[in-house]
Amino acid sequence: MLSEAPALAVSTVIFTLRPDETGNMKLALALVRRIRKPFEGLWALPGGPLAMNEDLGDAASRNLRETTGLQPRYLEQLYAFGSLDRSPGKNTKDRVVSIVYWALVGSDEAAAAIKSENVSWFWADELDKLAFDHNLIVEYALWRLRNKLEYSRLAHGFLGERFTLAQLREVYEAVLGKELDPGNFRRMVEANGAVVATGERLEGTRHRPPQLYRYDSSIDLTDLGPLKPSSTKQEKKK
Amino acid sequence: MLSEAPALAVSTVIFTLRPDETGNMKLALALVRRIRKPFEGLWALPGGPLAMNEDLGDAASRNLRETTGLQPRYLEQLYAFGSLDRSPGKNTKDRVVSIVYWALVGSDEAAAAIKSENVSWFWADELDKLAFDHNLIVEYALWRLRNKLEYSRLAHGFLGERFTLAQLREVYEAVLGKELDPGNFRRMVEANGAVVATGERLEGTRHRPPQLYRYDSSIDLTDLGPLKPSSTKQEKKK
DNA sequence: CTAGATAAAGTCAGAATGACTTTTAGAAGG
DNA sequence: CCTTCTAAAAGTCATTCTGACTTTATCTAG
Repeated sequence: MLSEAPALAVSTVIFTLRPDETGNMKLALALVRRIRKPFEGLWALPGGPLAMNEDLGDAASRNLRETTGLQPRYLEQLYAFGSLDRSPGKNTKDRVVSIVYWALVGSDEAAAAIKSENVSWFWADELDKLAFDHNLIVEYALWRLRNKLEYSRLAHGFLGERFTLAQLREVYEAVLGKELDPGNFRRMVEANGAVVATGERLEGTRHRPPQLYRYDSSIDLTDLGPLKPSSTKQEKKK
Repeated sequence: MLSEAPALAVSTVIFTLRPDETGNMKLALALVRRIRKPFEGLWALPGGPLAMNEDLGDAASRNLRETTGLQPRYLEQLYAFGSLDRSPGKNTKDRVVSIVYWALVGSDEAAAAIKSENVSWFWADELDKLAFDHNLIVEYALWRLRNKLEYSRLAHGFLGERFTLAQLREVYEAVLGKELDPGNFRRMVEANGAVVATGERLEGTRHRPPQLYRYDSSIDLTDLGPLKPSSTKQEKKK
């Protein structure tokens, strides 16, 4: 009677933006080193079994908090992976179905994140072989990030409360991996209306001071359709 | 030790197009009546536990076959639903996480589908209260169908091997719930290239004979990104 | 006061889109 | 054979969207 059903786990792809050696923002993700078989020693996505009384999104948030000490600024379900050949063992007794979430954390906060022998950030486009099917999962997460996520969510996910259009554009360029025309980018942002000018300006630059914008959450809640983002609710501390 | 983890199930939202009393195509979906508590007597999405050695997509295909006797022409994972309050019972022991797929079946085949006291088609926009959170699931499936699915997949999912542009447009109009300009629709289809003219014509109409088109599968495999549609593989009979 | 830098606004051509008109190829019926 | 009816198929036109580019404005540094 025992283990008649596949086990259920929740994993999370945690993205952030970090400056590389030359100061350019690059996409990075958090991985943990496996300390047991199978794939002992290889890097893997953080995750674990789903607790009996825990929402799926809450489990993903917990993953995030336990491995990096951070709170997600954006969290969304990615996909459920359940192929028979995910784990290398011959017997299907070990079969695990993973419901994978992906999260964005602010690049300023990410700098203060937990980092250890067994938890580290990796550049998203320079990954070695990961444990299980996690390379495929990351590939899919990257694809979704680049193709299915509008810039306003990226803004909210990676940047702070207020930001300049240049910063927002830099985020977008880092994710898409190509340069964008500043003028056209401004036109698009202003037309869409999901980020709004605050009237304040960023002082101290060595050029004309740019205006500060902020994310207007009342606008673009229109990508999950009828699915309310219940899992992004604040986790009340104690 | 027993039932320390939530149970895992796979359910399927099965869409087809059927003509209503006036002959117009309308979107319908297959539901089964529950014959046990909770929600005994209410209608629900077909589904069941995931077998130990069964791929997720295969389980969805099996749902489909067992309830309607049909093969899916399109099958895609929709979402994993796992809220704590999905089942009404007070004790969390009964908790079930459902990985939901959605499928399209051809409207000609759907007419020959199994239909019984406990299995039936319902108009997608006239549903009563369903069991569990299945109203929400259907709502989300409908939203995805209308917003995230390009017409070429709809064509392939609902129509036969060959079809006229008028039929394709009718499918599109039924799904979107609004009329489309025939000329503009033609222009869009021809520009996109996912369906191609066969050179043959449909004879026997009382007007200029329309050309027959077919779906070109080599084109638009570009919506799931790195996820190959492995679950749509042919099920070899015996 | 000038140079350097980026913000911010403006220009322009080509592509895509929606509403609409015209022409064509069949069937049906006198 | 000829007219009528119907939908296919092709074409028109104005508007919007997009990418590439130019011009002007406003700050700091020296």
